[in-house]
Amino acid sequence: MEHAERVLAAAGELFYRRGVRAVGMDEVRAASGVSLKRLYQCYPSKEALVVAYLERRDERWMAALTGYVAARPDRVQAVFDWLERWFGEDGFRGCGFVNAYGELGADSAAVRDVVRRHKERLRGYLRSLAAEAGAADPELLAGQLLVLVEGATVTAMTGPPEAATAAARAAGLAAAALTGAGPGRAAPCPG
Amino acid sequence: MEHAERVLAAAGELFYRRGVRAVGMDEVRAASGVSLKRLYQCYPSKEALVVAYLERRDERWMAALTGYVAARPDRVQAVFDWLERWFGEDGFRGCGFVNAYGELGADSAAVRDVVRRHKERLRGYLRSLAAEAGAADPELLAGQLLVLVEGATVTAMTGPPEAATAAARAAGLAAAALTGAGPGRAAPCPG
DNA sequence: TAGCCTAGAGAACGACCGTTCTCAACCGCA
DNA sequence: TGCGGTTGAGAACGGTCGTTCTCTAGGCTA
Repeated sequence: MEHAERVLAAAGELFYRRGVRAVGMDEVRAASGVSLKRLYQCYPSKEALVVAYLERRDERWMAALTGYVAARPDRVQAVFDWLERWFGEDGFRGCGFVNAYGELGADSAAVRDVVRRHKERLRGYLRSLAAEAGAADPELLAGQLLVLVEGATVTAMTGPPEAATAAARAAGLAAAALTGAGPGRAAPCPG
Repeated sequence: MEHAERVLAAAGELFYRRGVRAVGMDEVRAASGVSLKRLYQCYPSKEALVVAYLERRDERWMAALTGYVAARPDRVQAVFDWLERWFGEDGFRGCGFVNAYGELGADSAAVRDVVRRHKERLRGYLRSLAAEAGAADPELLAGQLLVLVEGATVTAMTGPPEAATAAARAAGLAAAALTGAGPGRAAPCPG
């Protein structure tokens, strides 16, 4: 529906930039241009809107990542190249799922579940990249890559802008070492 | 002062467990047993109380980490051993600084600054461990260890309990590979 | 034109927020 | 016993929250 999409676009922008609790439904109404009545017809509660926001973000974020990575030869490295670009975008404010979980995870089971689904989806994707790279233990490497992705994102969020690039690169170098060295990078065991 | 400490203890527990915005000043009053008037004498605003909470958390968290690590032979590995213990504690809910930043960082410069100070302190400590371990580039290794610590913490928070242990171990193994293999761990380049 | 349904604008509602104020009870001291 | 100063309990204040309700205007069918 036309209206639901406009609501979701406005809510997504506001929730990500300022946090869920900091944004009221009336602000979503004003930003979307949809009346409050219709807004509640599309999403019967704020929690439902937050869940829809996260589900939409999951789809778009994963699509952007996988789309970028698919076209690159060294796919594990491409993940961290993509992160570096993301960190540099205007309005970058870390992982929307982690932020939502920190705000609401203790209160809302629905939010907790959608965050976990997203993280499991990301882990599964990294597992496929690990297997493709010929890892001896793709499950372990996927877990390590997930830790690197999360850690780089948090570090990029909390630090000053120049730290964001450094975090992505440090994580990329670590990933290269763990996967057995990407092309053009220093091998972990020279000689 | 006696009262300020009781307020801070109650606020710290509540803010960490449920999030800053989810806890009202009246709840802090009730949990601390300090009257609202005195509470505002000790901390003239909620923001001041939040900053004090984070500063106290910085001191205690860093002291717990460094105290544990100092007594161990392999200090880099000890960081991740300590993380694993922390993740298993009752009421573990990720990094209080990251959560506070996600909730308030966009609104409160004071919160943003205290979070950054804490993360810089942690980075500096990891740099000293990296240098002690004989890293070729301690600054880079410190950045990588910071990414691993942050990533393990986020992964432990968002995932189910059993994932927390796995995240700490995966990060520890990654750290061992990056530092050139800790004792008793598999070397990254067998043979 | 008349009647009916829908939808939008925004007022209203009860709850709760951070913060301040009131007021009675209590303190050490004469 | 009387008294100024301090305290604690909690009411009060203005504001905002999520949600619901009212009321009006406008577009359909006849």
